Amino acid sequence: MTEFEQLLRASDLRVTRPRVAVLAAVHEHPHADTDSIIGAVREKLAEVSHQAVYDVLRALTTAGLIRRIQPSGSVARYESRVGDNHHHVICRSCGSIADVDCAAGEAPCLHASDDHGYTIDEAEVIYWGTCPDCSTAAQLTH
Amino acid sequence: MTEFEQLLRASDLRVTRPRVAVLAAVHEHPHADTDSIIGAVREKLAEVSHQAVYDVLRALTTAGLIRRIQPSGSVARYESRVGDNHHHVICRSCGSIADVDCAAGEAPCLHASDDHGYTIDEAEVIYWGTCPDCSTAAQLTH
DNA sequence: CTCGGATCTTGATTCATTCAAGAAAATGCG
DNA sequence: CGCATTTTCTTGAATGAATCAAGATCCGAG
Repeated sequence: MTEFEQLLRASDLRVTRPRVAVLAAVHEHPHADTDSIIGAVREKLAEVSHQAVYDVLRALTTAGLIRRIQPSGSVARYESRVGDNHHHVICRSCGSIADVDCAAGEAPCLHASDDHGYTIDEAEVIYWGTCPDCSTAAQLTH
Repeated sequence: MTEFEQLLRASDLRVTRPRVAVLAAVHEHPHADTDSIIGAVREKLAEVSHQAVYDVLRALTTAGLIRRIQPSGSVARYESRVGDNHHHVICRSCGSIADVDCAAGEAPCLHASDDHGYTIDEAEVIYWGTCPDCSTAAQLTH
């Protein structure tokens, strides 16, 4: 509780119950989509509007307290691991997401072979594949 | 013309005028979104339904003739460069996209530090930053 | 040329997300 | 502590990319 309040205050964000609840929900459900977060928030704090959750998610993302990811074909998802330059593996079959530490360390990961004059501040990597469960399921079917 | 027909036939796809037109449009407008593609297609072939374009884009993507990319906060975009394992730089300010060859070559690019048991078949990299034009514009403002 | 199945047209629908206006709540100050 | 100011939340509607559905049309094998 107090931990989340401190995070909010440190970012100059007003501390409100919806914000604390959303922040807690994102911490407890990594990679959850907005709808799941709304559900999780309402378990602790009934009657929070979906609009409030959208607003809070945007505010927290802008402040850098959470990160928004949106893989192709998916709705927006959020996670609380920020600032550690990690990436994601996503299962093409079931959509499950797992964290992957950056193999290249920090700086090299930002290096593009030819940046076309762009000033690059982040490299986002998504590994696409099949998760263990879906691999097993596929083999059983054959 | 014939080139696109051949591509379609090689993938066991029926050759129709909407398909040839969409394939040409994607080749001529890299990173275009669906709406732009619909516009480009209709310049050559008036009265093509948007539904047809959606269907064709999906068929071409499934066949591997084009690639679909969908950066966070953007609608789906398509490009004709496939199979060469290249990546993208995207401007946070104006949304412009440029191609970047994979710095790591081919195989290493697919290597994750810990794959969590996932079978990885593709590594998608998006470099986020500011394009030359927007960088210049920002300096002039200061 | 003809048939069957794939593809396209037309029109409606879904659903994540955003917009808008007013009510409620949080912070700073007296 | 209590008020004023500003932000944040609620309610309700709107947007827009993408999908669904049913029937017409077209492609290509035989």
